Amino acid sequence: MQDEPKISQAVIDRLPRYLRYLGDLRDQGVERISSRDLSLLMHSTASQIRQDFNLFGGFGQQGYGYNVDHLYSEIGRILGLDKEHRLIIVGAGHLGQALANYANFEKRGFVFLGIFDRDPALSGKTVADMKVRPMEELVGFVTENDIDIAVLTIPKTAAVPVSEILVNAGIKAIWNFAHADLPVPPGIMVENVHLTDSLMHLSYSLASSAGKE
Amino acid sequence: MQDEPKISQAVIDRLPRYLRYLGDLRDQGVERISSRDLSLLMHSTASQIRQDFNLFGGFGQQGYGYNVDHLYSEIGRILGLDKEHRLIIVGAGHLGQALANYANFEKRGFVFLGIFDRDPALSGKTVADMKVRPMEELVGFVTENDIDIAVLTIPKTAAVPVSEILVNAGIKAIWNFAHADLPVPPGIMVENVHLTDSLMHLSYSLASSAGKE
DNA sequence: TAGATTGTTAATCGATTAACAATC
DNA sequence: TAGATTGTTAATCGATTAACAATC
Repeated sequence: MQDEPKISQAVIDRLPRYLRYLGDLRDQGVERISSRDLSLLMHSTASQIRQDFNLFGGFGQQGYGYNVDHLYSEIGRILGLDKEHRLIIVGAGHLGQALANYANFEKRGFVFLGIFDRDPALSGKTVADMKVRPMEELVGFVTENDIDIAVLTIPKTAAVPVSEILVNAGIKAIWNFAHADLPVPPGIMVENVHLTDSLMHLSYSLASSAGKE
Repeated sequence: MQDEPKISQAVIDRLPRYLRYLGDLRDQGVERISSRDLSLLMHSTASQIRQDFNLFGGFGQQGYGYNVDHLYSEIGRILGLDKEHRLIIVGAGHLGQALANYANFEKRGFVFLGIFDRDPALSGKTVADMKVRPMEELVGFVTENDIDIAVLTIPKTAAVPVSEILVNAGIKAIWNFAHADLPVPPGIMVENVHLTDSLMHLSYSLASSAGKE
């Protein structure tokens, strides 16, 4: 890619939401949309929308607006959805199993190829058509199957050592549901989903709005 | 509470992480910590830490730093963790079941009291010691049991109508795992957990770092 | 062409960082 | 008291919004 200006976190956070609205519009048969109309729909501003899209090169046309189909696929491409991603799940507890069974990821090109657990009692059990494998097979599986993303659904105490094993095995990205910060080397991506933190956010809002009454 | 300056979203997002680090320090028997030492630990800045804490009134002491125990409980209080929160889960699929079974929420005062599903085949099944209830019982259950938070783990198509029912029933906050934006009246809090968006974030990073190589 | 709407520059706003006086 | 470290104000940085010339 060309020497793009650096894209801020805030912009990247908005991309999946753009994609969702554009997908809905496309499904409704809408062919084009102006930044203004999209801003009304998404409760954002036309200015921000144009700024955001222009960071990636400008997909619109003066006097016309944006072609929904084209914009949708461009944003999908920016988000890396044009490529297949190969995942494993580490931790076959309730959450690991729930994620394995969520079919929508597959539709977006995120393919689950294996699920692992340290508990021998789970070994051999089948989750979403995958046999649960023991941790001993982890490194070999990652290298042999060209896995790029590992999903971590294990207790926080195990998270750091397991992440180190994964990084050494050649994983490129970690989707981390464990309640811990993972110290990974530069170039390895970590996306945290801290559910407890998210829930605290709600209770903060409840507490502070109650105080205002 | 007094006329506090308005707290930005960015600050609130950092509070649960402060709480986590302070809890760990407390468990390690650390009694006090300076903003500088905490910043080194958390890879943030001392300045930001002091700014953040001072928004809520300043919990430190010059020349000493912050008392870990005291700071921990103050932040817990700010986050509303000193109160019990009463929750129901709507949608008893894999994700709903996984959340119901996650014991750590309960430790923080988030108590699950009921789980609902529109699928009659699930009715009567037991999830985390709760009988799955039919949607017909939803409104009555919310009012009778003084529920404040509803967890939405249902398909996106059902999310908006169900959220309206919940709001009418008197719910105060929605923890939304459905892939839709919920149009709720002012005063009702929505915290979105859009897992697909989070995963796209990872694939964006993978795609853009691959482009740089 | 005239009207619409983008792409882009400039102005504003807010959040982070730096600095330092207050004070334990 | 002297040293340490906060609380808080000021400076900087970055992100959002406004404005408008370019152009379809």
